Amino acid sequence: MIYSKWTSPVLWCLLHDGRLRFGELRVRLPRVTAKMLTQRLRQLERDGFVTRTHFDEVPPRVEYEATDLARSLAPVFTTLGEWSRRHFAEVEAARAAYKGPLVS
Amino acid sequence: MIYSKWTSPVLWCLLHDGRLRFGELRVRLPRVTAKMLTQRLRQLERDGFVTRTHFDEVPPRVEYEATDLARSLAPVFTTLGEWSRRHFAEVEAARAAYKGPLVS
DNA sequence: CAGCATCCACGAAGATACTG
DNA sequence: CAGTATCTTCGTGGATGCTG
Repeated sequence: MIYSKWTSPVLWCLLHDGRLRFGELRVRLPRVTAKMLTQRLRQLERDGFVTRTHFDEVPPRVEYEATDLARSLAPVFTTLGEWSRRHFAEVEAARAAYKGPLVS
Repeated sequence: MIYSKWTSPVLWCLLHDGRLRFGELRVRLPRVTAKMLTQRLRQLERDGFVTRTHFDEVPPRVEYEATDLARSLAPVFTTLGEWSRRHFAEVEAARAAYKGPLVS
C-alpha cells in the first residue's frame, strides 16, 4: 500500500471526509489522474479498505467509503505523523551537513 | 524512505543486529544487489539514519551502524508490525472474497 | 459522470563485468 | 572486501482520446 504513490492520499481523504463520489475525490486530489484514481480505488476495494456503491442513475453516481479495516489504520497514520513532526528537522539537518557523494 | 524497496530491510538489520559490515548485510539480505545496497546505505547516511566507518586496511573493512535518529523510528516499526499482526488476515480474506475486475 | 483503452516517460531495480 | 560502471528490464505513473 505505502509503496504506491496515491494510496495514502486517497485513503486519507476517505477517512477524513467520509463517503465521497469519484469526482469529489478528484477535487480533493487535483494532481491525480482518473486512471490512477480508479486503479487505487480498485485495489483498496479488493483489499477491503473501501466499499464502492454504484447508483444506476443518469448521470452515473459512484460513492466510495472507508471500512472499519481502513479506520484500524489510524494508529499507523498517527505514529508516522508524530515521528515526522518530531524528527524530520533532523533529517533536513543531516542532508544539509552531508558532504559525501551525491545519492542517485 | 518507505517508497524505496530495500530501505526498510537494511534499516531493520542495522537496528536489530547492531554494527554490521557491508558483507554481513549482504548475507542477511541475500536478494539485494551490491549496487542497491550501496545506494540505500548512501541515502541512509545522507539522511542521518546510519553512520559509515571506513577502516584503512587490506582487505578493506567498512562498518555501518544505526544512529539515534534511526532508533527513534522504533514506534513506527512497532505500530506497523502490530497492525499487520492484528489485521492482515482481514486483507487476505477480502482478497479471497473479491469478485471484481483484476487490479493492475 | 465515471470510467476504460492506448501509448509514452521515467526512475528504481536487476544483471554483469570490472577495480583499488 | 567493498565497492563502481554500464546496460537492460520492469512497473508505476502521466497524457490523451473515447464511451455507456
